[in-house]
Amino acid sequence: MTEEQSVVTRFAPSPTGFLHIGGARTALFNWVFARGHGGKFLLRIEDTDLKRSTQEAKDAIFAGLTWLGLDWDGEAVSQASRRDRHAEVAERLLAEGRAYRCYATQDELAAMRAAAEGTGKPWRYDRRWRDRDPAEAPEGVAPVIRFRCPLDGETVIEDAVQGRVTVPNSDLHDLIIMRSDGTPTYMLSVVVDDHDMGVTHVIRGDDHLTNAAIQSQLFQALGWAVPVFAHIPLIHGPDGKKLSKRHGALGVEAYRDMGFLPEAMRNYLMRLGWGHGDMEVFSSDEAQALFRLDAIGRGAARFDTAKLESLNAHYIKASDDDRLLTLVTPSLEAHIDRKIDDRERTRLTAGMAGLKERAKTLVDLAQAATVYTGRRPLSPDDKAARQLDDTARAMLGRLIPRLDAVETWDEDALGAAVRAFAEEEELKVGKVAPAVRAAVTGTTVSPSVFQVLAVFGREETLARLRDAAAG
RNA sequence: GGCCCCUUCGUCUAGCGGUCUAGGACGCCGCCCUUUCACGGCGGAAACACGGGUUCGAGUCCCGUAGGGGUCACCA
Repeated sequence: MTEEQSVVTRFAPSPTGFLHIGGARTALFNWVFARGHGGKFLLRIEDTDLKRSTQEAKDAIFAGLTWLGLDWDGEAVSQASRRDRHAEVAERLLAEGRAYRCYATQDELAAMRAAAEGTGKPWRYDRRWRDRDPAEAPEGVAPVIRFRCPLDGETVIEDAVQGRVTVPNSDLHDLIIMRSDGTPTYMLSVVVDDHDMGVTHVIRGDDHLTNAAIQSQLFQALGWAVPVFAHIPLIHGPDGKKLSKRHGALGVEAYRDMGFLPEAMRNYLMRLGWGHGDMEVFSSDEAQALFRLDAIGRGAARFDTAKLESLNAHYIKASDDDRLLTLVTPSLEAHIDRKIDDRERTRLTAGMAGLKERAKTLVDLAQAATVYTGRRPLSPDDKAARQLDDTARAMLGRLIPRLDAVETWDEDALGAAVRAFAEEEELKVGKVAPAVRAAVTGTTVSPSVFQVLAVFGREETLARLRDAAAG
C-alpha cells in the first residue's frame, strides 16, 4: 500500500531539561508506527523559546532517545532556525486575507480580560481589528498578526485515537501567529513545519487535542493537506494525578540509573495505553508489526513501577551475560570503591547466570555481584557471623578435607559432596549449606552456594573455609 | 466556569450485541519446589462508576448523573 510507505511521523519535544517519561512514550509510539510502516521518524526540537532552550537540554533529549533505542531519520530540525519560513507563510496568509494585523495594546487586552471576569465566560480577543482599516492603525504600536478564523460552522477532527472530535468554530479565536516582535508563535510554526517536513501522522499527547482544531483550520487556510491526528492519553502517576515534572515525571536517564534496561522500558511504555490481546512481552519487531493507532486506549494510564520491574527482571534474565557485566561494572566498582581485577571479572562472568536469575534491576544485580568481589579476610555481616558459631566452625573444619577430595570442582560434584557429608554427620543439608555460605560469602543471601563454590574454585574456597573454621 | 476527552480487578489491559458465571499480566494471599534469596509450578481473592433507555438479549449502542483528565497566553 503506497499510502503506508509514505508514512512520516515526528517527535517534537521542547528542550526543557530532559526527556521525561511521557515524552518518551510519545516518541516511542511515533517511532514504532513509522518503522512498522516502513516510513520515516523525524525529530524536531521546538526551541522557539530561545530563553528556555539550551544545548544541554537538546543533548539530554538526544541521549534519552538514543538510550531507548529510538533512532530518528536525518538531522534533528531546529524549529527556531526556520523562523524566516514561518514569517514568510504568515505574510502569505496576510496577503491572501486569511490573517490580519492587530494593533490592540496590552492595556486593551487587559480590559477585555477584565470585562470577561465574573461573566463565567472565557475571555477572548474581540476581533476589533479583524475588519478594521489598517490605515487607522495607531502610531507607535507594533502589531501582531492574527489568523482570521472562521466564525461559523465547525471543525471536525477525525482523530485516529479519539475518534471524531467536533469543535464549533465559534469556540475558536483569532489566534496570534506572529508576535509584535516579528517572531512566529508555536501554533504557526507547528503547522508550517509539519507540512514542510511532510509529516503524515501527528501522534502526540492529548493535551494538544484542542490545538488540533485551530491547526486544522490553519492547514486548510494554507491549502495544505491536514495530517492524521492521533492524540494519545497522558500518563498519570501512581496516585492518578497528572505526571508533571514536580510530580514524579522523571527523565529516562533516571530510569537508566535505577537499573532498568532500555528494552524493558520500551516494552513497558508500549503496554501503557496500548495492548494486543494477551501479549505482554514484545520485541521491537513484534511491536512494529502489531502496533495500531486505533488500538490505543483513550483513558489515561498510571505509571506502575512494580510492573516495570517485573518486565525488567524478565529482560535481565534474557540478557547476555557479558553485556550485563559491562552494564553493571561501573556501579559495582563505585560500590566497592575500586576497579575489579581480572580474577574477579572471570568469577563474575562465571557467576552471572546465577546472579541475573534473581535481579529485578541492574542495581540489584550490582549489589548481588559483590559476593564475587569480596577479598579475604572476609568480615561477615551480623547474620552470617551468627551462623558461624562454634559448632558450625567445627563442622566446617571437618568438611574441608571432604571438599578437597572432590575431583571435579563443579557445582554438581560439590553439591553431592556436601550432601554426603551432611548425611554422615546426620545433619540436614539445610544445616550445612548456610554455614558454608556464611563462611565463603560472608552473607546469608547468595546464589546457590554450590555454584558459588564452583565459581571461586578449590583454592579460594578452601582458604575461606579455613579462615572461618579458624574463626 | 466554557469547550473537548475519558471511565472493565489495586495497576496495565482483553473484550468491538449473545461464545462474559468477564480473559491475561503485574501486585497481593496460599501451597509446592528448595541450602538462603530469588526463579519456577499450581491455586485463590479481586472489576464492567451510577441511573435511564434501545434490543429477544448490553461490559459492548444511545442519553443523563457522578468522578477523572485536558485546554482556554504575544509558552510550547
